[in-house]
Amino acid sequence: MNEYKKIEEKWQKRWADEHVFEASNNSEKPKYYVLVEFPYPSGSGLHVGHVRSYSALDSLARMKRRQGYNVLFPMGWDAFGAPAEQYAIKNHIHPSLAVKENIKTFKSQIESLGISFDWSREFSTTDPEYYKWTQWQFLKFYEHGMAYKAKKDINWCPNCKTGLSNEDAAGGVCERCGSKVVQKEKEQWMLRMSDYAESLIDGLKDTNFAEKIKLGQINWIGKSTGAEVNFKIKDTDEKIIVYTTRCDTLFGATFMVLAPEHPILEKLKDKIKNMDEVIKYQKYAKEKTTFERTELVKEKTGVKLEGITAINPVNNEPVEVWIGDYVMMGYGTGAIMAVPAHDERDYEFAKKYNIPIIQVIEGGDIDKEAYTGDGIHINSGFLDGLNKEDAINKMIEFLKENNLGNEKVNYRLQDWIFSRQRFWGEPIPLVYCDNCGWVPVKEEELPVLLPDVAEYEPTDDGESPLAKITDWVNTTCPKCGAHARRETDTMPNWAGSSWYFLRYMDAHNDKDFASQEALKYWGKVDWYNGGMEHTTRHLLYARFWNQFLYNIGLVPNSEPINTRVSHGMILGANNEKMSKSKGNVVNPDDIVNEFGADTLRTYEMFIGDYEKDAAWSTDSLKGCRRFLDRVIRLQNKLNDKDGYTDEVIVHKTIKKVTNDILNMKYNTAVSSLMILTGAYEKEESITKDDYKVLLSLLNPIAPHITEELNEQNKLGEMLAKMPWPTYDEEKTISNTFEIGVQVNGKLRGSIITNEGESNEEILKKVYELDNIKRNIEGKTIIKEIVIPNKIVNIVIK
RNA sequence: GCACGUGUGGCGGAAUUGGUAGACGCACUAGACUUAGGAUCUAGCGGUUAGUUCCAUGGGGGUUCAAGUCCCUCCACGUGCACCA
Repeated sequence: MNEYKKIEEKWQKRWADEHVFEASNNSEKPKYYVLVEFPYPSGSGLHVGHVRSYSALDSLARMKRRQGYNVLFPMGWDAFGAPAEQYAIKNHIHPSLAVKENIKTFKSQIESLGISFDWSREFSTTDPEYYKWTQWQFLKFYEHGMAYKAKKDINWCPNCKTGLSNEDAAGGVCERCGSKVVQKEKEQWMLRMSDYAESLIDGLKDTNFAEKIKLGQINWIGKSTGAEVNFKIKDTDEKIIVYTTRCDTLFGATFMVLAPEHPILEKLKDKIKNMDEVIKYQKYAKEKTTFERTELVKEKTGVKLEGITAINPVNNEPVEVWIGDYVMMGYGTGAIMAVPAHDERDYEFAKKYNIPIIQVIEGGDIDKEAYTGDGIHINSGFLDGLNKEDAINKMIEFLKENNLGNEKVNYRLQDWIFSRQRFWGEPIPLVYCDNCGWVPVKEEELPVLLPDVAEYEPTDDGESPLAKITDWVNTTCPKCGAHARRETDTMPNWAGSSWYFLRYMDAHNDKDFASQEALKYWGKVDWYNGGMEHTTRHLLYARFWNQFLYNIGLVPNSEPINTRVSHGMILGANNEKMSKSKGNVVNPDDIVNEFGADTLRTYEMFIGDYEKDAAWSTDSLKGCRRFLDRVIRLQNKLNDKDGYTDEVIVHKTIKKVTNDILNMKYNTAVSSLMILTGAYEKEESITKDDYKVLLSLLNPIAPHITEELNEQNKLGEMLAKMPWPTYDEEKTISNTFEIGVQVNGKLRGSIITNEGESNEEILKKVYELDNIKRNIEGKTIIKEIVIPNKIVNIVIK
């Protein structure tokens, strides 16, 4: 065991024994809530990527504590989900056992890094004491009509045998196993997340997320403003409602396209002459996965509904009606008006099936392609002569007045499919009674525990493994006492992580998910770090969940998080994502054992821009170890003097490190400490104050070795409890400057100037430089630019 | 296709927001100390030149006394969303 490791274990124990990092729920100090995403404790153990974000936020938490804040910096485990279940299936043991083991490993790994987590608030989403409240909150959704069961064509993973949310099936493949997702009709519990679309956009203004994170949220919600237009079907009472963002082109609508599964087809089936063909096409479309349907390269297909004609509401012209799989039932109304002259997709379709194309906006060459730009409207009756924006407004007025349609906002965000056909998740706490229908489990009966069995295989018919456990399924109705059956679906992995940050505020409360006092005291998460891959979905789910709790009066803020940051990945030395198969995985344990946790932490802070990916380099890591060794050696040159040997560099460094930690510029914080160390090395000897301030500033990054050096040299109390150094702005500025001297913008020399020196004095020095004399010889000086403390530029001709 | 990012030495990356480009570290070279060094110290380290000479921040153009930084344009790479009507 290396010397570093011994020291590290000593201090880890000391901090724990003295409860140094435990936050208080009633403190006079201002609060500060620092949060890192809790990990999924996988079997492969901690990744060096975890170390990066934990170290980074640890340095923030440690600094904030020393600046006088009551800091909450908790850690827990997001442990429901497929991997633990897969492991359980294979080995016929309960997933909770595997989870327990993995948590143990993860925790000891994190502890060996000396991260200042408040372990007194630790929990796992799989603890019954925790998921009781996840279930309780689900019942709140249910009580408020926000949870409902619906038969839906859902994304189905035939390999995992489970339903997936749209989010989990992005790209048409199962996020977990990569299998092709197919459509399957199933009853699913849904949360009315789409009701919150507008408020999820709106709430972003109350956050301090990075612009690109806000944008990710906005794009995912996918708001679009347009209009719904009613098209009557000739010789029937039926109408088809379409959604369009370009109602100004209505005069150019020559056909309509319905999604193949559009419900109106059923109503019109007697009138459709080619129903055989239609049914055949519907089958064809259904067999395809969403992914194949949305493949861009694919040629458009469709079937004309023979015998059906719609009427264009603005000019009463007949309009052909088609079905085509390029129209999705899940967006808008599942029907579009097609304007081939001004929409690329409609253009392609019209060309293929020889449907008339009418240009209604000037511009482009519609013999070749659709024109989608702005322009003057033509062939458009009362819109003629208007541009796009005016035409849209006028058309909406017209539609409203004539009862033909309305303005309409649409969102891509859909309701959250909340059912999973899995064993290892929170059971949905409802029972079905033949008399009473769905009935919530009584609050005092929560949590609905997962049964203790040994078979976890999902069934082929799409039921949860829980369905086979009849002892568990059979129960009595909480309302009427008759025989009833438990819901066997469980919640998605995202459920437990949607509110865990609230639980940390009052982690062991058995009366409530957290007391109102605790929720009020801690308020929002001040600083939340996580991976870029979670910035859209997890954040959206958590915000939705919290907004709902806010609306029913259970939490004090509608937005739960103030600042959100995300770290870049640590890649393998070959610049590729670390993976076992590529053999480029670095195990943090090995690094801690060989070089020490402080070295690893310092290196990962120094590795580069925190938000960007960075490749691992053991050579650079060694450089950081060398740096710490140099800091250790400095203790041999302490003298008996007081104060700082060089005030300017010390105050500058305090300022730099303080601001850099706040601004996530950890790499330059480390670099400025290296510079300070280098400056000390050049001195004959340094004072204890010099040394102490270096250790003090380095402490949030390399906490163990700095504590040890501080103690051994009797510099003062434990650094973790020592107030953070402050700087004096005036003392950060030196009173002499070496500034560059340019001639016509080209550097020709440099001079030393003093603070407050006049331009005349400066220029006098400039013209004494040989190289300046040489360069201006025989030329006319046009201008002399003197920027004090920065630069001099002589313009000549 | 749309949106957002990013392009700086051999490498990771700095640059007080328009003011001496390459901080800091790695790698490398030479030297010192040494039985030895993969320890430590000292010096050097973008290219080029006789030269503090000239050229250099993806390419081209522009604004300015001054551009890595601002504007226009093109190129390359990355990420997200994707037939969104």
